[in-house]
Amino acid sequence: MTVTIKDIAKAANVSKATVSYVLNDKPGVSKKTRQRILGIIKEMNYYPNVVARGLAGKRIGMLGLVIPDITDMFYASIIRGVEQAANNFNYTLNLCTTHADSQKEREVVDLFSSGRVDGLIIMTYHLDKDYLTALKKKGIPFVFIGSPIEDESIYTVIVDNEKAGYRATEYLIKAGHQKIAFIHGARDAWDNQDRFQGYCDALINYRLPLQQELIKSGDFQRLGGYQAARELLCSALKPTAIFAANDQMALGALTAASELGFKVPADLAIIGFDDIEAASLIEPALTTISQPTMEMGEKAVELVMALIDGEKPERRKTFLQTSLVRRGTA
Amino acid sequence: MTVTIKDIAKAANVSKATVSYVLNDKPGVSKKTRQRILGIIKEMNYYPNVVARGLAGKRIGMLGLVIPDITDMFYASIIRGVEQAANNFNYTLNLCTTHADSQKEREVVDLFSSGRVDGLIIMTYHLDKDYLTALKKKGIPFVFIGSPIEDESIYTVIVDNEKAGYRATEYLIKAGHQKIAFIHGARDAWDNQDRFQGYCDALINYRLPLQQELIKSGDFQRLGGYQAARELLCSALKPTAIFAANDQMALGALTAASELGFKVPADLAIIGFDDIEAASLIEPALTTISQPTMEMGEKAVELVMALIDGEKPERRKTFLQTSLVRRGTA
DNA sequence: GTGAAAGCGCTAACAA
DNA sequence: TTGTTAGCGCTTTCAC
Repeated sequence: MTVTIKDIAKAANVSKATVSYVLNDKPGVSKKTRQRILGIIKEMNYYPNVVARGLAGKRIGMLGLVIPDITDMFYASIIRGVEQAANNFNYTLNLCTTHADSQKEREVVDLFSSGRVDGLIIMTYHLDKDYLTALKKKGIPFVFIGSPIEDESIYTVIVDNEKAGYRATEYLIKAGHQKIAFIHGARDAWDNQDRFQGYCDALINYRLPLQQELIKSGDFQRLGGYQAARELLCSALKPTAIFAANDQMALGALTAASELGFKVPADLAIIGFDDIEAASLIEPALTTISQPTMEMGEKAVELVMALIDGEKPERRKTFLQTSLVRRGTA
Repeated sequence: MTVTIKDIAKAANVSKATVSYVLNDKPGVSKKTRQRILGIIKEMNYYPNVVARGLAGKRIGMLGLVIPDITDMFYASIIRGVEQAANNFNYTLNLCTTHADSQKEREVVDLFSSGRVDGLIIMTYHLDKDYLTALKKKGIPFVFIGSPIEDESIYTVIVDNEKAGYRATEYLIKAGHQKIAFIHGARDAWDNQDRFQGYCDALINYRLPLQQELIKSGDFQRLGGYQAARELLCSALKPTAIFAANDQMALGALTAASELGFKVPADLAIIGFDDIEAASLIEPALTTISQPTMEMGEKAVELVMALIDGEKPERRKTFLQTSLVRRGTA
């Protein structure tokens, strides 16, 4: 069948231990023996069984990755970052999607508590306390990405939504806009709130009035953005710029604007958030805030790997910077 | 530390074997003992170590998934199908992206030959013979999704691109179009060729002339589609319909049409292929061919699972049907 | 119906 | 420098 360490040992006339030393680059083996064994390994096409190694040693070389939905481009690009970084550590990924199903989330905790992975990277929106407690009890290292954890003891990689919201708004202000509308996503979503906070701060900082009539809700959906924009553009207080809490809504706003005969960006500037694929496909292409998804993945991996190594990094929250992608709408 | 089967055995005053029987729903344990052990397992919060189980038994409960790029929506949705289906078998996924790097592909084969997974699902474009031979030698069950395997002995889940191309073209013909253009993707890509073949067949079947001037190349890129469409629309033989080998090119064509003042679909019908997210976001929304990504994932999982179970399904190639999504452009 | 013991392939003390 | 040996946590004959 498959060739094992025993076969190599036999073929090389050494013990399994010696082969193991060679495999793991441990000292205590003469250069000659090492070379010889290495040769035999190549020749016999031997690959150590990671499962056995995992049982005997500690590491299994696998990171668990918990995400709500893989078809969400935002998550997909983070995964790409995670994957790349994990590979650098010679790790691979065990993927688990929860589809925002808390039952599933619970299952995942159990699943991963069976020695399958060395560490966990988790992206998820709703995090009940029990989930966290269970996770902590397992003793398996984990890091959250982009989630609003109250618990200060938890390692998190997160984007500074507030700052990004501030910058987007500031950008519009500096372009000369005075009547800047904001379209909310889900009102209670933490990221939406932070973005809104940034918007408010910018207005205040630049001594612009915060007007309720310029603040609408769009629910993070395209249609919501469309409707909110329609209301805005038909109102007495016609804004000259709209900052939507995400790209989908910005896209909706764009449709509304063109239907109502507003030229973008001449009559109306629009700025979104996320930089989804469609943002650059649309005409005119959407100016938006782009999140450093690759970097988020990388940082998260670095963190778990440190935790796996038994380190206890000082900083619990890692804030990453967004960037403003200037395109055609603002 | 963590509780093992030994602890359970001790607590229940039985042997490890008995606990194992209970865990695996094997006969030979009295109802009473079974109940008692089950109780203790719950109570002590015990989860069997899959790694150890993998070593001892055969299954590790993991499927390897090899894909070029997770941020490609097409693959992402297939993954979703795979994930769901795998979960039904109590399996999880070990994700590996190759980024179309054949070096990486080779590594992946090695990686998975180390007992990490029970089976493999592979999506990739370029498949050199060596890769396949190596894979076969490993003896690990594998299934390809949507790849052009010459090797008849290999299990593949694939979409009937030719038929889909035929249907798209037929749809345009039945809508009264006579001058139907085709925009090639990568000329040598198997899926592109199949789609083109379908286009040709439909024209021939409906006794329409196959005109070289109506056949352009777009390289599967948005810009390529744009340029190809411009050429077409500025040519003497102005087509009334365009069938693009993928959505990106169709989107480019759409831009070209609107720039040149063609009303879609009144002056020009456009049909794409893939049904990417942007297809439904654009205005007018793109009529296109949608691939049964979820189903592809499911079928592939069913196949590997059968192979893992030692079955040898008769049919090597599983053809899945596409569907025409009628929207605003044709 | 239940238990003892071997072994899966590897690592890591400890000996030699 | 190399070998011996005892596990890692589980499954699975084979006995009882």
